[in-house]
Amino acid sequence: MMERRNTFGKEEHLCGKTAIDELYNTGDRFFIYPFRILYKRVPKESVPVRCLINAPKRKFKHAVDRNRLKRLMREAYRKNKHALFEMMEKEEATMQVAITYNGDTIESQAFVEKRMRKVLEQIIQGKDGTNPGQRRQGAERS
RNA sequence: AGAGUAGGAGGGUUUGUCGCUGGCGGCAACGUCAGAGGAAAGUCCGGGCAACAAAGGGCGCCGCGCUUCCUAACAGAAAGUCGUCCGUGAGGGUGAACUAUCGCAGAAGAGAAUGACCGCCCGCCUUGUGCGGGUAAGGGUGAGAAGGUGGGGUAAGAGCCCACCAGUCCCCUGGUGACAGUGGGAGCUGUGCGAGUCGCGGGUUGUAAGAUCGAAUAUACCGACGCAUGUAGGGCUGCCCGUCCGAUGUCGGGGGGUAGAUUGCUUGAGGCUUAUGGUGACAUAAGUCCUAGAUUAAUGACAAACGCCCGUCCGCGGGUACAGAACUCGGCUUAUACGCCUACUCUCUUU
RNA sequence: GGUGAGAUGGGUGAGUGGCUGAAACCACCAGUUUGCUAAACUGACGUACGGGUUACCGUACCGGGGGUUCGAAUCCCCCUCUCACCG
Repeated sequence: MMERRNTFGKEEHLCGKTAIDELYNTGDRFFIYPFRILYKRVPKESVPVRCLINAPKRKFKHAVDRNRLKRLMREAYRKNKHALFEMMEKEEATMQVAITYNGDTIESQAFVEKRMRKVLEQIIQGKDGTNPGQRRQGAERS
């Protein structure tokens, strides 16, 4: 397999009001501090994964802080996304993901990146079907 | 030297790796150029621009209100005037059209504007906690009490008269003007707020305005085919005849228009330099420059070095603000580590 | 991005510049009633600082800071926070 570049261009951003509403209403969700994650499988599109990254105004009042958080998260995502990409290319489908920063303080780049790796692993495991029963129970509880 | 006042300009630089948005070139891979602020913020004012509304004028409503001046405009800026408060001072805060007419001023107080409670003076008698009248100098109340002080005058008093002082009005002088003056004249003189009057300005809503294109699904309307003796059903009628319309299906056309896309969208009352005019805000002329344009929303992450500031055991350690464009300009307000420049003030020391 | 509304005791919430520290309702506390409770009735009831032996008295506080006024919860300016509307 050829060497991959750690890009995160506009094609890979999730946008459009209807798509986002659909994801927030019907997607599966879980929490890994400091993130809240929603994800959903849809029929194949031009890219294997489309992602939305978000920081809430309720918790961070200043636009500077929100911008910084989103940049940290984008950086962590683009460096660690390849495992998920390979999986979705094999499955011939597209994954929509939304990641919201849910912490109360701004964490360091190293910490955010470590946690982002864990998030992506969790998504891959959940979709692999190795332990779907456990995951479904969790979804029903919430 | 220390403390301070006013104004002004800044508020990092370089390298490497991995990325983001836009322009240009390229079939593509990719290359190359550009990429946050003085407040981008609050949304407190004023414009441009756009849509809608609208004959013209008056009244009403809202905003502004010392003077001159600047500006596209403003509740902004510049230069001044007068009052008041703060500061030893350099300075700073705050206020200001007019008052003919009308209203209000709680509690306290006799009285808040046709003023008499105590007091003072006069008169009368029934001689006393009496009645009538005069009086705003004194007492007390209040934020404010019929301009203030002194003298004359008087029964006691009072701008009743005079001198000085404060204000108002008229004249003179100076100033474009607000206004000023050891100027001349007139006894003209309560305070605050509001209504009112005068002058100037204001149509409403905001780029999520608005314009163009436009899937999928449903479908107004039109045509063809199919069904049908033009059917079910409906209109004209009390009923029948007659006559007119005609659902449901398939295909095609088609308008409005949703998701979405494009546009509005960055060259503008633009910046910089010089000259001229002006105390100044600013204006005029010449030259020169093009400098973000996203839309679930780019301008970043990591590492290293250099600056700058603070501390220092001279090895080094710590700090490097406030804050992120969203149609766009002119202001105001608020936040801001840190030093820098100019003018000025006060205190101390030395000469 | 734009437009608008609001903040008053523990909660809800009135309040024309003047006897409003502040109405009213709920909660809390005490009492009456009851075998015990509930309901009902009666009363009391903010916080801080200072003074006083107790009873109590004084001053300040209506989101925060300035201003206007003799006097501000109320009028004006600035800041903080909360909520709503516009595709």
